[in-house]
Amino acid sequence: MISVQEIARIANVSQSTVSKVLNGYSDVSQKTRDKVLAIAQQMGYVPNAAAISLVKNKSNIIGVIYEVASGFSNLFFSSILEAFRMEAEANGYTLILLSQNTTSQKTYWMQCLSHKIESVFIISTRDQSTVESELKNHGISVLTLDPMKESANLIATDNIQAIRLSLETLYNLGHRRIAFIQGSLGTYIGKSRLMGYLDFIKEHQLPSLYIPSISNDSYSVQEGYDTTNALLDQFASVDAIACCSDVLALGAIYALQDRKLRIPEDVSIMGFDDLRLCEIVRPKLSTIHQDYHKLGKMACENLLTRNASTQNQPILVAASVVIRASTRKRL
Amino acid sequence: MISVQEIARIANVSQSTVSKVLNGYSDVSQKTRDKVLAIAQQMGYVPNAAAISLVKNKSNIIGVIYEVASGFSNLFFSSILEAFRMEAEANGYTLILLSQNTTSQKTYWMQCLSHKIESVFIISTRDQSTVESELKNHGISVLTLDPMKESANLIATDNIQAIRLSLETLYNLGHRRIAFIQGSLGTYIGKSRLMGYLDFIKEHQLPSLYIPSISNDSYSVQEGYDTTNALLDQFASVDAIACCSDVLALGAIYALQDRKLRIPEDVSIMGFDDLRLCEIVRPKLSTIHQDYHKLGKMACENLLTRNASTQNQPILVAASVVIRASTRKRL
DNA sequence: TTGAAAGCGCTAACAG
DNA sequence: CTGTTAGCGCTTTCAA
Repeated sequence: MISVQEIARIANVSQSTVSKVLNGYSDVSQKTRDKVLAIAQQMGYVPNAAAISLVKNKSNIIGVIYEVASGFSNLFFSSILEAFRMEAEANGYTLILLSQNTTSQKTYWMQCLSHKIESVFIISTRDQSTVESELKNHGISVLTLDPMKESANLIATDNIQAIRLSLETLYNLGHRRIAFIQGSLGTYIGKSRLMGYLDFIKEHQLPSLYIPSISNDSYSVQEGYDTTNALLDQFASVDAIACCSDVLALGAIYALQDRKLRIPEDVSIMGFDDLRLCEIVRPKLSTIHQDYHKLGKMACENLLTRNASTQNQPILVAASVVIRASTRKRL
Repeated sequence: MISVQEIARIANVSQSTVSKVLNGYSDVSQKTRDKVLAIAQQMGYVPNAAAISLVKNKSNIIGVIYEVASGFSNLFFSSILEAFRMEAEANGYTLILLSQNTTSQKTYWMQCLSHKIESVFIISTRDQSTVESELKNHGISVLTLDPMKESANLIATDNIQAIRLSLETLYNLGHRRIAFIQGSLGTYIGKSRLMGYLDFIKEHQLPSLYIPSISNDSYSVQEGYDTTNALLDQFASVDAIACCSDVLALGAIYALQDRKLRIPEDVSIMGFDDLRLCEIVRPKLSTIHQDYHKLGKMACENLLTRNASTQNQPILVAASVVIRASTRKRL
């Protein structure tokens, strides 16, 4: 690999001149500039990232924490990561996948300090409780996607708006007895969505068709199935069901099918997430689409302008509705 | 952040002594060692990765190409990446997510040269055709997961063994008229699996129940549905169907259901991939499980011992069978 | 408009 | 066992 020094020697100029050309400084004659650029191009010059990082004390690297979590979420994590990566690249940043093994001694923050990483995007992590604060304590900016608890450093879909969208869709189809299958009530997401439901039915003076004592912590098919049965047992009739996830919705579909209820003729169903799942179930699932691209892009934009020490705002991204075959006008 | 120089000053020793202690060299007295280590520990010393990279001309960074591809495969990519990351960390390596935008000028290989990356793991990429050779031309070792074409630098499930396992399972359940739903015949994976089927039926003198003219290039539900209908139209009776993917198998399930055939009473079905899907369809899908953990781990182990210039062998990982509810003994 | 020189934090001969 | 010295590739004053 060729170095700045080499180019300087060949061009018969000093190292500093080459450096200036390469960095686009203006105080270099056009002639010199052209000569240097030509040589660099021709010799296939590639800057040494380590040398630059060392002298600038800055690496242009963003850390990403992306551990496999359980559940289906991996599907959209990769889309978010993709959008994040594109935005990072557009801003001249490279992504490092942080890794904190129990056997090795390296913690996330050590890797950050070692690589001069100032910002970390937490997509998913097993041990959410301490990671964020540990990083912040070392002066590192953090943004967490869909955290368990509310935080100033979160980025997420605007869950209240999103669930309202789901309910509005059903409402506008003429449904009035709209049941709700909540997610985990121990999480920020789950609580927000429930709040959205409660707000909505209150506003529109609809009956409250949900069972407060249930918390569907794993968002599983079985939970969706059981909750649906409980709803149908407890409430005389149900026009539609709004679910907190597509997987819960699938459980609802199975429960309805087992009771010989037709979807959407008898009951309309709305999912939430817009997983690939929606396209392959029968009937295809109407759902709430989270804007994965925007989530990733905004996460990056925001992280780069964030300051670890100042007060930050959570970032909420609007969702949209996708109508497929599991919903229809009330007869 | 504290530096080696600082520690040296405080400990009243030279920089090189500190360096030796930190790097575990033996030619340092226990006393000095203890003193230095204590200070480093207490002052929270973290080595500067850039400085080390610069002086050693080696970064201990592995590149990963992980772009969102279409299809369901994203589901297990993250598991493989996870295993890969753990193994990398155990060997003292960090992962960089390579990114090659059309707008920016930075190519994959430039990023590698810049960061002194010697090895790249290609999990998924949009433009598979040129990436591998471009990297290799720059002296970078490459390993590609499930490439489109056969190559010395591939890592994949042993597809022939895997599909044989699927067929053996059905055979041992007493099925003899075993149909096959192939995948894309334009890819290495698709061709291997078909070969596995042809070998097996020849060996066991079974009828060939597959339609050579079909290539299911997108591994979609619809393709599975259509192929199943074609099979049932063309062949008098079918005991079982071995599919090249879980999604194709789902299409087969729908087709059978629409023809009022029961699964597994009338027809047994084997999927391939062991996606989460298998657990949530009705009936739950028996399938071939790819060893994602081993794929990721071996990819890393192997990549680190690979040499870009020498001849390398493809890596094939054995699959296993998972029995759920879509298969049963022939009556 | 150009160049000389210093130095980022670290390692690696080599000499003592 | 310990220290001196040079230098990795680059940027950045500062002087010319």
